[in-house]
Amino acid sequence: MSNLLERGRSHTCNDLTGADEGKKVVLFGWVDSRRDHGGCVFVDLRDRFGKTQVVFDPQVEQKAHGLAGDLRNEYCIGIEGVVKSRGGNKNPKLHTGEIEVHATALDIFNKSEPPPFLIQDDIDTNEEKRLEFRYLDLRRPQLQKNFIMRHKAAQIVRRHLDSHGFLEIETPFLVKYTPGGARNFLVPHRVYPGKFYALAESPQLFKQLFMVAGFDRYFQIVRCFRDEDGRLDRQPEFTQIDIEMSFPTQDRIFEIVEGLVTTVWKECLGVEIKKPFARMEFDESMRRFGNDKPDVRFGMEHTDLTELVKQHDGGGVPLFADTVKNPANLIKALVVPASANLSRTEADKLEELCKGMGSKGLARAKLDEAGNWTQSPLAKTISEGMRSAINQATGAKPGDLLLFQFGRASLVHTVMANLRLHLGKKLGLIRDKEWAFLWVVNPPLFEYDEDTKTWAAAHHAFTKPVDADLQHIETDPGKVKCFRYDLVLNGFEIAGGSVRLHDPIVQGKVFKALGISAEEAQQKFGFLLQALKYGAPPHGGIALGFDRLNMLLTGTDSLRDVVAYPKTQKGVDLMTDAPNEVSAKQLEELHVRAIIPAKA
RNA sequence: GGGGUGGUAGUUAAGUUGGUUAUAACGCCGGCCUGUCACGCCGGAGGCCGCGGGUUCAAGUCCCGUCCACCCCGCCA
Repeated sequence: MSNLLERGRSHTCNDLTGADEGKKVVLFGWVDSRRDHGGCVFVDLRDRFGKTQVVFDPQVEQKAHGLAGDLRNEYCIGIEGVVKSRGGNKNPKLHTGEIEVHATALDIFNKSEPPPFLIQDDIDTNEEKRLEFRYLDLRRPQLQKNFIMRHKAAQIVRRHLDSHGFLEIETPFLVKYTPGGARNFLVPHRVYPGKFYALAESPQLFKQLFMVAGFDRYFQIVRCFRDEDGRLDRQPEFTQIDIEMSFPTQDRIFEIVEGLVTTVWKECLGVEIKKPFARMEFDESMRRFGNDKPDVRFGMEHTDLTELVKQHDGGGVPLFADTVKNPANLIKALVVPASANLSRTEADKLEELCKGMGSKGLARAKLDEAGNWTQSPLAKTISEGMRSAINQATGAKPGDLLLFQFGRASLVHTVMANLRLHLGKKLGLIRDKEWAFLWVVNPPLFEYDEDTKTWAAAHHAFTKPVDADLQHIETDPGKVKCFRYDLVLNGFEIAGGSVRLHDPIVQGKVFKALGISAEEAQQKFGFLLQALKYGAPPHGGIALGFDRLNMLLTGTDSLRDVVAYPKTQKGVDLMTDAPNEVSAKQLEELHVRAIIPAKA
């Protein structure tokens, strides 16, 4: 060993250019590839900054060349050498391609077993292996780029919010369990038998109390915990940019967030996003797209046929006639253009997709040259009047295929929203270079729960209702809209928030509509209700999903590519094997007994 | 909890209507090679075909169950 570690590196593997010719340098890194010519040995040395070609030439240094023969991929080494121009033999693929380093010394810091997969981008490796050897996966340049970008975004967020007067203050993770919302992870307490903390699913109530405290503007880049099943864009622990401000209007909050997001996009990607962002009413989003996070980068919108079918008194289609008898039901259609040229088999596959989401099937009708319906059981009985009315309402043209869903509104929306997305991707309709930011605003304050036959808070119980709708709160709660908003980007919900209720009288009405008694409210949210009595300022805020933001920013198609140590869909960490069993003694200390369900 | 897709060498994949010794590429090991840059050439090793049952003369292939991963529904105020 020539003690290179003590001397320290002089440059990173992305630094050296023709201007450095003749310099004696020390580089540290990993062997990215080795090309042994028996005489010269070439090594591409990699660190997180880039790569540099190192040449071991026996005529330059016999000893180093001898050692270099033992090098293998992913050995961690240090080299000392002299920078030489490559003259006409440059490597345009490398930033350091003008030069190479002729090694005069080599230290092997650590050997490496052959890695289970190649440390290269664009290598398709199975997800399980990647997660098991996460530290090797993270060594790949693309993932390193993602986390460098994530770091940069976090710094921009801090700087931007700081410059707008927001204070970064931390809130507890170990909190009181409050009902409603996501399932919580629970933490048993050693000192208090039978009592538990919950891991915070968000700092929601604490940030509101900051406003009562007079901090005026707060933010935090904060971890949140929710015990729910995973998705492409959902992890059990995830990071929010949490924001709350006093004396807001909805527009003021939007301005802050738009400023923040456009700054991030500009500084991270060099992309100029137009402000203000587009806005859409929640109801309109549901009607046109079937969900509250529409990807508006393509058309293929839904047509709601419920009223039309009612007007035609079922139009000779018994299934439709039955559907519209129930006011909670819906009939929707979308048009697959003739150009898609969907085969019978492909349409059958779509039907299977629908069934997988709980739908009974997928009614279809193809338009012939005259606009008549073919290849459809609906065609046999439908009245000519309703058929042409549907053709007109949907804009369907000869050769187009109509797809229908009918039944319970929530199911129809879900199925049709996913069907639209599926077709959009499959048919290549999505304009994938576009950044489609969209505010979805004014959803209903309450949602009717079909199972329990009660009204529930659609967001949380502390969202401010639209003043003009307050008159309906007792008679028709479903009509009451509220100051809640989601920011949607390319079909992903990247932020959600609301203007809060700070008026105890209106708060009482909301609780009443939710069927929550004063005692119950006191027991569950007492500390917040109490706080609101001490001159709580009008306040409101928002939380941005920092992981999702990064997923879109880096153009990756999974949250796992921007979370350093992600968990599987079922919440397992394949690298550490968490969660794991603990000893009987530990359980006893926590006053907890494990009940393992018997396997059939 | 439900639907779908996948699981074959270290990795990525191929494997026909069930039929001899399960292929290939990369990686790995050995040898050769002084200008490669995903070096090249020659040779070699490497397999519980996820796991368990079943059908069959015969199963990677067919059937049933089960586990794991991914995508979706439910769930995510």
